[in-house]
Amino acid sequence: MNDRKTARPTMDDVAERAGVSQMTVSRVLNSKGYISEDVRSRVKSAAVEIGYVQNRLARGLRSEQTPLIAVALPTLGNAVFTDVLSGITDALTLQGLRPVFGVTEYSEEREGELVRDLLSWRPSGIVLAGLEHSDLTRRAIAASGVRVAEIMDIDGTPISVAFGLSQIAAGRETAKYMLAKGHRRFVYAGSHSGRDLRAAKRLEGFRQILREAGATLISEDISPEPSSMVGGRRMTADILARPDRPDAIYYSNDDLASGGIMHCLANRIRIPDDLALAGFNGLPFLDALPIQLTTIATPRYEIGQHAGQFLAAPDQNQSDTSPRLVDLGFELSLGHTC
Amino acid sequence: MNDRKTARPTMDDVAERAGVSQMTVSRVLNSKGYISEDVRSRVKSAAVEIGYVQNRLARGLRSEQTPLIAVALPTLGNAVFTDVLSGITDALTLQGLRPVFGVTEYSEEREGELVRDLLSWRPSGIVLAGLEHSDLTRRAIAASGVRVAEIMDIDGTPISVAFGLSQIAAGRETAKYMLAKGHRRFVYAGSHSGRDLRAAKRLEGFRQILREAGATLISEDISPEPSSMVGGRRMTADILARPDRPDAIYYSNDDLASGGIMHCLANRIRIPDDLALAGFNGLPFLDALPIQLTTIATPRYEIGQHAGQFLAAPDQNQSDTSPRLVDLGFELSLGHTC
DNA sequence: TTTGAGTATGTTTACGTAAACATATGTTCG
DNA sequence: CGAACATATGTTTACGTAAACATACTCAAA
Repeated sequence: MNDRKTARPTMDDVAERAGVSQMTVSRVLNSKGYISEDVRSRVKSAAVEIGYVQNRLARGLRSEQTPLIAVALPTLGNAVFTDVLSGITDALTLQGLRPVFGVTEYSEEREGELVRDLLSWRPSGIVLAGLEHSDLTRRAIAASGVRVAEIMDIDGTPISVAFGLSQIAAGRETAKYMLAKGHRRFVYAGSHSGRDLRAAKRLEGFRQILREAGATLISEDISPEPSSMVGGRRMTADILARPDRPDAIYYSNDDLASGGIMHCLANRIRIPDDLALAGFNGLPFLDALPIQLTTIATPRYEIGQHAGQFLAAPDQNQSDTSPRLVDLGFELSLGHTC
Repeated sequence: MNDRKTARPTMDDVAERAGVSQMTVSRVLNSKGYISEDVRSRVKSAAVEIGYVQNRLARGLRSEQTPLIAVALPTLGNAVFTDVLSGITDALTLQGLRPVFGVTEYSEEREGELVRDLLSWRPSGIVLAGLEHSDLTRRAIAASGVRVAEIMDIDGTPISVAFGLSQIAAGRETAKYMLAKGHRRFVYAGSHSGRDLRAAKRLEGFRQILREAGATLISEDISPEPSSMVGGRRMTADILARPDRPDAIYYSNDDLASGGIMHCLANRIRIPDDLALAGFNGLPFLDALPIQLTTIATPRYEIGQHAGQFLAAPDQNQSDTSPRLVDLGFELSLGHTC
């Protein structure tokens, strides 16, 4: 037997208690229209007394808008995206918005399903990672009319506005620096079966510069697993065990690269004389390494923050529909591994 | 002029196209009740053709339940909670649920506001960090009738079910080990102005054992800032600069402790002979340190996962309302710093 | 003194969905 | 062969809110 007949209190209950109409309660709680001071206080205390909690489902349904921002990220297992999510969350919170999120696991198909699901909450905006999306995703978003912010990558054409950095340029920059340091024979070490399209773009830029310089990219090793320090260590061991040994390895990120450092330290391989290493991201844990890794520092939190601010901002100029790329830059972080 | 007269398609639109009633569309899309194969396929293709996306606000309003789980965490700036969130998300996703979350910044008051706000989405469950909550928070949750999972801490009485580990026991265990290693004069280094109640409990357990052993806790240093490696390094420098030097420091977490290691390495302070250090959490980045930190490894992802699974599970035995503590344990991770 | 604007409230309705309650056509079984 | 039941669909209604549209009363300007 359901002994809890008393459903959760509604505006009608508050109204009754305060001796006003439901609409007046709505006005008080949303600070909309004219309300006398007397009524306002009566309503407010009535609401507190009976423990009224507004029903955002009803509100969203009626007003046809919600304070939600959908966020679709590849994974939460990577500090990169938790940093981004943190930036988004902080920016949204300041404006009274809330993120609803899900993970795509680096799959375009899953992204599509996720986006459809997230859109069913009728969010007022959506954040996507990268610039590559399936046609279905694009159509669903266009049909929904939500504002879109794409993040991380700016090498391509955004749906609306993209906040990030040029991954290709980052790859180029790394290659240039390593070449300048005299390294000539390279191996690339990646992960995630290469599904990380940003990493692929960095590799593309890296290759470009090597080609121009006539340097050798001996091989591109791509592990099917997600990136990790142990994975990087194992990959490095494998690479160095092969006959055609490189004098430098370009890793798709810091996790793999730091694993490489561990391998070298454990095997008395001199860095950078015997082997040079470079990573990507500039994660804070690198400070813990006995050798400072040469890497690219990226503004992850800021990217999230900008995306959040953009989506939170009032719909100022609807006319400005032209796609826009916002370059938040990166910085080559000189370490002692090249 | 608003040229987009065509609102987002509803079930009525799908129904019209498929030549059935709106209710039949609802039945097809939710696989509820009897539907002929012919109608089913007609409805499904009609839905796809016009790009129908269900409105979860309306659905939630009418059915009085949502596939949402509210999550209130202290911060996203700490890997501990992103690990937890990752576990929660994975567990929920498997059951078709979605997290909506917000951060409390370690403030009971903010937690209260956040909980009220999250409850306005009428989630079917809520995850809270720790066992300490304001009366307002407790009342709001009780009134809403949502299921609750508390996480991280099991030293106390949960509202319903708590998943975590005994923070007091973790502090004790650390103290015992350090004492066994011959250290006698301790300093505690904490952060966040001590607002992290789990850290406070660890300290409590730590103190207990020292007292029993007659060892000295010279001081408890608590920084107002969030914990970080640089912060830990600075705190360590300060502690060692004072006349009354300890031979061991117990840090509230790994971030601070690894900063301590950095300070020692940079200043040729021998570990553990000149100074012993212990942390808490067992974060993966510790593997990057040149010296393995002695710490407590915690099952963060698993804690999130369990909480998610619990809240996602069908409401099996409502009768079982008795508070329950689920100890997911911890492990003393022996390093070379004690 | 009428008029119009500002102030303060109430009434009706619609948002899109699913629960509850019909209705109708087989099928099966006593 | 009619009652009982499974199958397949439709109609009405309510979820809680806010937009749209009243309705009054006050006060200052015309």
